[in-house]
Amino acid sequence: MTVTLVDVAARARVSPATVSRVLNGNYPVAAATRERVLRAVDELDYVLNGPASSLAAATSDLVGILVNDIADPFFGIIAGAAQTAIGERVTGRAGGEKLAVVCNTGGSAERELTFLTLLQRQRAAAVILTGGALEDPRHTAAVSAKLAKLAAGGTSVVLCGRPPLPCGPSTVTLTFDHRGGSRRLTEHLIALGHRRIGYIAGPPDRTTTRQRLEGHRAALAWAGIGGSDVDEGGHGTAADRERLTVYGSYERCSGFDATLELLSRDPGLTAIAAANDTVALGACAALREQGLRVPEDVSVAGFDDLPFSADTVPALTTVRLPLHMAGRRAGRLAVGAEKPPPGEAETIGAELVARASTAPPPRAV
Amino acid sequence: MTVTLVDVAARARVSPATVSRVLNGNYPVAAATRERVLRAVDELDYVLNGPASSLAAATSDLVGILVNDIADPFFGIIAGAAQTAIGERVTGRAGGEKLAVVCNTGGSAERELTFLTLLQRQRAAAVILTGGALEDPRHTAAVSAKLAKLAAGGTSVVLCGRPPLPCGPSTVTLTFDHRGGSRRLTEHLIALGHRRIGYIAGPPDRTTTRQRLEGHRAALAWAGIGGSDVDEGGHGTAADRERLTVYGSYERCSGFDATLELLSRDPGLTAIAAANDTVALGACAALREQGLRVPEDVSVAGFDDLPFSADTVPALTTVRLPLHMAGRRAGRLAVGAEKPPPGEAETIGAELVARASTAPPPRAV
DNA sequence: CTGTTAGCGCCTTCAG
DNA sequence: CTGAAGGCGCTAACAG
Repeated sequence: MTVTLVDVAARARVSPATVSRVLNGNYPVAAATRERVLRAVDELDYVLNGPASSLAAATSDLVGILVNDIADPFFGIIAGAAQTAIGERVTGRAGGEKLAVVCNTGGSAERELTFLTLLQRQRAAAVILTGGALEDPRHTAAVSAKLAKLAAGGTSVVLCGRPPLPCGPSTVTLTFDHRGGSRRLTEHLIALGHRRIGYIAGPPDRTTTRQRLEGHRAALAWAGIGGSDVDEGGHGTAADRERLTVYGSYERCSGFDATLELLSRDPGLTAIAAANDTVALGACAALREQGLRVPEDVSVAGFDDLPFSADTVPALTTVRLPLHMAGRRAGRLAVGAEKPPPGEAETIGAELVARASTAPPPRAV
Repeated sequence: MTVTLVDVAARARVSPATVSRVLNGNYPVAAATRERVLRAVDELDYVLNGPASSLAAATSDLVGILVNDIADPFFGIIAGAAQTAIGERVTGRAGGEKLAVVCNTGGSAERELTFLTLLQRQRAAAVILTGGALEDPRHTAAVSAKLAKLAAGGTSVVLCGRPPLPCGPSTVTLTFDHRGGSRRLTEHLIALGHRRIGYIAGPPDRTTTRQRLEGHRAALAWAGIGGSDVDEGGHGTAADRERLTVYGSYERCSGFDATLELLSRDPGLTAIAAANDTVALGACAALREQGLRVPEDVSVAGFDDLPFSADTVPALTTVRLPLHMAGRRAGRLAVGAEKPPPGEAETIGAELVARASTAPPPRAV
């Protein structure tokens, strides 16, 4: 019924082994023979049976890219770049074709593990985990264990946008400097004269959330704002610091709701730093709805510098993450097209992009 | 080295077949036996060999979702919804786990075909093609042929967001009413009093582009604007109609550049309809750069109603496509969780959402 | 309900 | 450079 390698061999008057060799291009075959085989393949419209070849060879050409939210351009950009990098792998002919594939975990620990298992079942050639990781110790341990097994089974593992994990070697990591970027952003706000700065954090148990928040607080502390338990000149105490932080998701509505909450907690705040650009947009919307102007009344800043951020009104001040580049490198690392950085880990810088959504507070201190 | 089903069978003191049966849950097994097997699986930390089982069963649990641009939320939303729908398939226990996976074609015909072949190799359980299709006859034929083969091989094919293809049955289609939505949008513009309306189209050879453009022009023609070859009262001729259409990509920069081009072709235009929301955003940016206000000087409208569109300033008038719902249904259709619509094709409505970016022209006619 | 028996289609030594 | 043979790990009839 379905045409197999044996049929092709028969038509080309060679042995199955020879057909296999020309298809995989990993073994010397006479040019004339190859021609004949290729013609037969074409005439018979033969397609390799993936499972069979994976079974026999004990490897597959599947590369899994795990993302937390596929509808978020942050992940879309990384995944797209990675997939492209993997697809363009220089291959003389066919054979090296990798099937790069993205898996949407939706931020669920369970689904992350499920996908990892499914990928393990498929004997994936590589897996790339992108974006912030869940910080639950149980889950971290489970993921580490799973990745260790994957690695032991020959799949290369690369982490992109999350901190390194303690799981054997052959796990390359590309981290973003969330902390540094966030810190520079808040410093920018402080330099403008802001003292009462609201912070809209992401989901509480994500590495990205924590690191960005840490950077923010480091900047506050350094400036003597909300960094200690005593009021240092009306700039807020540690209690204020907590009061001015609201956690949410990485979605637009979170920014909207959190802003309303922040405003109710402190109607006098003059700036809001958001977990990411999307959330910042939601914050702007809420502010406008309250009759407040951005940036005249309240400054707003985002994070990531997604493509739309330059076009919002006012243009969004944010922190640029080289998402495309990171994704591309992750992809190349995964297929071994690029050699890993020393120490198998590298931190990618995050650069402040000051635009129009931040300005001095109404009544500069 | 690696633990196999035989090892599990030995440890559980049953035959390999029994282990297979409990793992697949598709055959009655005594509760006690199942317990024992499950325990053995756990103790041995066994994971099924996907390729082997796919080979033996001649099917796999891979579902491919093809998208034109993974960084575009339009696709992200559809793909995410589909993947979720596929993942949540009601399954008593394990076994029914499908690996839904998204493949980014980048709008390239070649990569689309490549992915289809790769998926065919894997004996994918289903493939979902999303978004506009390329209209090149050669490519259309190639895709049709490929899909026919896929279908013949048992993988179910569903089209989401593109017109039905002439290729055998078992190819369910969910189309969007781009034409109708676009028409209503332009009618809205006309009703506001606009007569000189610029149109920023998507890539020239995409079904979505064509259908949206057709709707736009149908509205113009109906209103007697640019619909004939003679000037009917200063409202523009067919030549004007062409002159006021610029093609581009579905990206932000395309909207920016096209707007500049439109403005140079007709500085007197009072409205711009864009291929999608992202492009509309770029158009707004270009307009502002030229010192023009939206909507006071020029009205702007998008298409899709992506999440950010409600939050832009001014809020974007657009056409809402139920992306999430469509993706979800496509996913369910793909795994047979929902029965196909009569005729195996259904058109999903597109609703006008009038917001603040459109208003009467400066000097109403 | 459970065990036995054959392959599924391909890759990979090993000879020639 | 090419052919022959064995087995990758699992599932699917059949019997029992």
